[in-house]
Parts: sequence; structure tokens; C-alpha cells
Amino acid sequence: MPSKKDPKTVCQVVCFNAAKVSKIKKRIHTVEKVNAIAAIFQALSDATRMKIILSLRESELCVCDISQVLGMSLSAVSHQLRVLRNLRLVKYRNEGRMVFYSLNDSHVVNLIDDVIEHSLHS
Amino acid sequence: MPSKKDPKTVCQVVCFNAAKVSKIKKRIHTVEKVNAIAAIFQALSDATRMKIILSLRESELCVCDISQVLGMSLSAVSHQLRVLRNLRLVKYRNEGRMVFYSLNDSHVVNLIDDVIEHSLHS
DNA sequence: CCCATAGTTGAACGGTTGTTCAACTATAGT
DNA sequence: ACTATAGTTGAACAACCGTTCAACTATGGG
Repeated sequence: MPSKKDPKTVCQVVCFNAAKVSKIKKRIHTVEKVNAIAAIFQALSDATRMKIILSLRESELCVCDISQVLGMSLSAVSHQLRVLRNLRLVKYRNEGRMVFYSLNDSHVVNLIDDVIEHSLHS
Repeated sequence: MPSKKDPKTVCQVVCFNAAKVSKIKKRIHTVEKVNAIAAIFQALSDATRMKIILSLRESELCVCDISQVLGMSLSAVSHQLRVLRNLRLVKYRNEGRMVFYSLNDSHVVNLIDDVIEHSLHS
């Protein structure tokens, strides 16, 4: 029952720094938006969605154009666009039957550029 | 068989801008590191790993301390640390039986701060 | 030498997630 | 009004991912 004190599951008193732990525990808890943060990263964690964003960086595009660029079905693209829409990473604009998508702000591109830079020198 | 030209799967000529598409297609292909980029984002897309990084931002910690902070088993933490290690997001240092982890560079923290800022005003 | 403990690892299980398929909405042209 | 097409949506299936469990390595103390 007291799994908190079960050895091999959680380590014994010897190693852990109680003061440090409780301090950090509090700080982490303060950032309760951990899930919100992770959600943003998750939206960018899929190759398809990453390609969509890299495409939209170049130009505003209709769903059909995106599906052509990626070589994927309209449906698949539409599903992924929804994810990006829900997180307000992209915005859209109707024009007749077509829907044009574009990046919601340049913030995301900066993020991606930072990651590219990171993956370069590592 | 020619699913590329199958209506309802990929849109017809009317809507798509061939020049634009092929230009972007080439650009996207140039960035063939799409998977590498997505992998970095994926490492940060999990709440557990995000908490680990936020913890390590505060201080170097042994695995046991991290498991205390998160209230998770040593095994679960160790598995996630491996993901972060493989992507060189964290580094480690042995000291007797214990292993101390720390952030590999401040790059990651900047990324997270950017995302926090983004999720604030949106 | 032996035991306890910090940490790692592989297999397995359950939940999540991406794509496909089919059905649907809506707009444009005739 | 009818047909064709751009796009969305829900269900279903497969692949992926995080946690648990058990077995393992390795270090330190008696």
C-alpha cells in the first residue's frame, strides 16, 4: 500500500535531497501549464504537421495544394490541420469552395528555426 | 490504381497552383531533416519529460530526486531520461551508485520559454 | 563475500494517435 | 435543380508510446 516508500520503486532516504526536492516540487507545480506547454510541442512533433507548417511558412495554401505538396489525401491533411487550428497555430480563410490556410504568427517559425539550429550543432 | 488522380482523394486541377506546389515541394524536400526536427519536438511533447526538464532547469538532480519530484517510479523516470539522453537534451554524470542529470545546454530552456510566452497570449 | 540500494533494460499491457474509408456539407457551374 | 468538386468529420484499424513489472548490473558498506 505505501508504494511511496517501497524500495525499488522510489529510492530510499539516503540519496535524495529533501530540501531540494520540495523546493523544485513547488516550482514545478506552480507551472501547472505543463500540459499546455507539452500540447504545443506535441502539435509540432509529427512529421506531417511539421511539413504543413514548413509549407505554410513559404506561402498561404489551400488544403488541396497542401495535399499535393505532401502527397497525402485531403482527409489526412484536413485532420492534421484541425490539430493545428485547435492550438491556434494556423488560421484559415474561405474563398468560394476553397479554404486557404496560413500561419497564425511567426512565433512558431522562430521555434522551429531554433530547433533546426539545435539539431545542427549537436 | 492511380490514386494520385483519384478525385476525392487528391483534388482536381482547378484548385491547385502547380508552380507554387512544385516550388514548395522542393523546399520541403530540401529540409529533409523534417523527421529530426519533429523528433526534438516529440521529446518535449510529453508531460513527464517536460517536468523533468523543468526540474533540471532548477538544479542538477539524481534519478531518485527526479522520481521524488514527479512522484513516479525510478523505472518510468529512467525510461524517459533515456529519450532525453538520446536526443542530447540532457547529460549525466556518475557519482558512486548515483547518476546526476543536468540540461545539456540552455537552448532547450529558451525553447520552452518561447512556448510559454506563446501559450500566454493566445 | 554478501546484502542492500541506485539505476537500467526488455517485455507486455493499455491508451493514444495518424491514416484510411465512407458519408456528409457546401459552393460553383450548367 | 442537378452534378461535380473542396473540404470536413466520425468510425475503425494499425502503429506507436508511456507505464508497470521483473530481472538485471553495479557500487558501497558490513
